[in-house]
Amino acid sequence: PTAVGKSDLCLNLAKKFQTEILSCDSRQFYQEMNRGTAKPSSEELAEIPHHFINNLTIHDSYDVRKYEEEALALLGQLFQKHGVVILTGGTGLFADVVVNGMDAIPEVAPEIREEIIQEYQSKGLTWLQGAVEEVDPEFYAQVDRGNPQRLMRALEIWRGTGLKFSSFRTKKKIKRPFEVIKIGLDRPREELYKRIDSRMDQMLSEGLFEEAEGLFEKRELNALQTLGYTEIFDFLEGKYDKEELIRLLKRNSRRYAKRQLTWFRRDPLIHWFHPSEEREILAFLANQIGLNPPKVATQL
RNA sequence: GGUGAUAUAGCUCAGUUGGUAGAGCAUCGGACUGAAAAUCCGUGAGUCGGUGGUUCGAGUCCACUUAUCACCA
Repeated sequence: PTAVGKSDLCLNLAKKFQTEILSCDSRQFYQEMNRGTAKPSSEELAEIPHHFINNLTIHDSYDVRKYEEEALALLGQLFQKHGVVILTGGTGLFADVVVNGMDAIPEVAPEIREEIIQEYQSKGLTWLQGAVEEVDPEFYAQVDRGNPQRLMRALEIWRGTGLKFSSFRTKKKIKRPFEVIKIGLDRPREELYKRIDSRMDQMLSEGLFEEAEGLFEKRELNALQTLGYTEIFDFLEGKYDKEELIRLLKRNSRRYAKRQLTWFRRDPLIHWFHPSEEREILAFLANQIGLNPPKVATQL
């Protein structure tokens, strides 16, 4: 989860293994978003090569599939130089796609999605539900019906391909040409929340508010539909006062961490550690990879 | 010391003419296949400050009591 202490640990691991880091954090991609995304510092970035940080502009349109392609291509190169590469970040879906792949679903013209969004906004959720039920009853039976994004996705596939969204969803895992060892980091809830709260204070004192203010005109962009930024945009529109703003920033960050944990907890292959257990993590990794554990451990 | 007010869910409070309790916030759990820091679904909990009384029945009325706050000395 966010603020648990991923960056520090991964930096140390990367040094031990003399390798590079791939980020799978869907907001650290963007060059314009710095204060609110907890990117590694420029010193840290200089120390160890990081990928997928500052690789996009907020004006770029990007999605998981593109990330999958780029990450796999990059991994192909990195594995020629390194035996081990570190992938780290809190965007569960993106990490999952690198590890397990994703069903091949044809690309759909962006105009179709635009059109569906417009239609949904004027006709409402009931219309959307009816439309999906009609074209893809199998998917409709499984989907969370209150979730417009899911419903619109199914509809855009239907309109773009003439085939049911459910017909593409095999959920088969793709075998990658590398092995994956999953490490999960967690802390007692109270401890995590304290870190989240104080990190938000720190972000604000380092200029998050000013950064968001500067991006206000562009707030409709997808990249800026982001925790930490949207709350400030709403404040700037006069929806609440400063005290409430800070309360919401912290609360929503806590909720985000909870959602992340829900996502990761369901993966039985994750080995969980407290971030302070660096020695144990190294020993565990060395053992999994087949190195001599004591040798690695003594280098601490 | 005197007078008055308040005491109900973790917090702020509501509770109509007495029929064993609710709302917001917080919390907690879950979903997730091309928007994912997004989007959505669900949730528990209170010996109504304490004791006694009136009543078929009291958070609601009465007495005493404890705590807090305000004002007056």
